[in-house]
Amino acid sequence: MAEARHIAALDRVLELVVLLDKDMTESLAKEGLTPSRTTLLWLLRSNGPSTQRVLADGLGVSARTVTGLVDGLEATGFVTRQPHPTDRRAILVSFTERGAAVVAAMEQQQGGFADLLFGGMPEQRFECLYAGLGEIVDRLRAAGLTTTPHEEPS
Amino acid sequence: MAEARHIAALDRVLELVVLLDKDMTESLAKEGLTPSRTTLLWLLRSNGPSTQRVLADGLGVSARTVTGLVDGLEATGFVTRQPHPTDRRAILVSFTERGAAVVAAMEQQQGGFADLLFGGMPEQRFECLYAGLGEIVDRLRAAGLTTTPHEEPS
DNA sequence: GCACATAGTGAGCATGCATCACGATATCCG
DNA sequence: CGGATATCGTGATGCATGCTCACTATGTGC
Repeated sequence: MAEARHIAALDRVLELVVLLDKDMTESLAKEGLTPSRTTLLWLLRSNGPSTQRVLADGLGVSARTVTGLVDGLEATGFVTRQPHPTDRRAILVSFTERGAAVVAAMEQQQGGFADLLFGGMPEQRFECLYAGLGEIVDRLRAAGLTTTPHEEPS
Repeated sequence: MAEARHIAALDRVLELVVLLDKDMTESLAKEGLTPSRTTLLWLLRSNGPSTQRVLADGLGVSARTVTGLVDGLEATGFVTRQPHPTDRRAILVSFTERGAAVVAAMEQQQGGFADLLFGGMPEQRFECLYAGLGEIVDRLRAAGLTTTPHEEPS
């Protein structure tokens, strides 16, 4: 039922996904950061010091995975583990100075990326693109909520 | 230098990447297909029977990786290996009936996805979104070409 | 015909992610 | 208070993906 031009648009989106994935991964690979570790740092920037549980939920991965990621980030001196002040089961992960510095660099880089994608774009086109992106993100989010019942007809 | 609204737009794009990645992966995980294997099948659909070398270049991975992927797809009966008619070093990978069937199902699914994202969108908005996507994909591709010299200042 | 390039594979390694089992706490409720 | 239960982090283990290096078998060019 899908119209051909919708398929073509989807192809563009998918290509965007591929390119962006590659480009972001590459530019962040410096500093000894792997993609997941980078995502964790980014999340930590938004949330402030967090327990590993919170990080796991935020990243959409298992708690066990976060243990490994934090292990790595701790080894390279980007974050520290501290006991949670009120919950002795939990651990608070927070930035070291070095971690904060690298996140600042990442913000810088993100700005450069935004410029690359949108810099100098005519006002009208940007507005329309921005609105369109918002719409498809909303549609995806709405659809995602109903995708949960994973039925498997053999 | 980056304007705040450009950053906001980039955030939308990144969220799109995350959501799409998750959604596509989930819907394709059925049938015992992993993401890479799925991508390989998709490439095979575009290219027709191909040598593993061609698949490796198309996927952007090493030849060795393709060996493993084809191993898996062959084991589950989606593709077959056949000797190349003129080059005895090479192997031609092509669909089995089952492989062709699953790719047809994937096309169906892709159509559904395109509908989800763009179905019923006002003509004008769609056009503008489509053009905007094209532009940022082009910009990314252009930028990607110059990213090759990977320097690593210690 | 010999040097060199290319196709595919075995071996071995790293990362990212999952589940299962488990110890240490926290919390709830009788 | 005290036991059942839930939650936080982690050890063990396994799978998927991807890499490099070394190697065989084959094509190609001079």
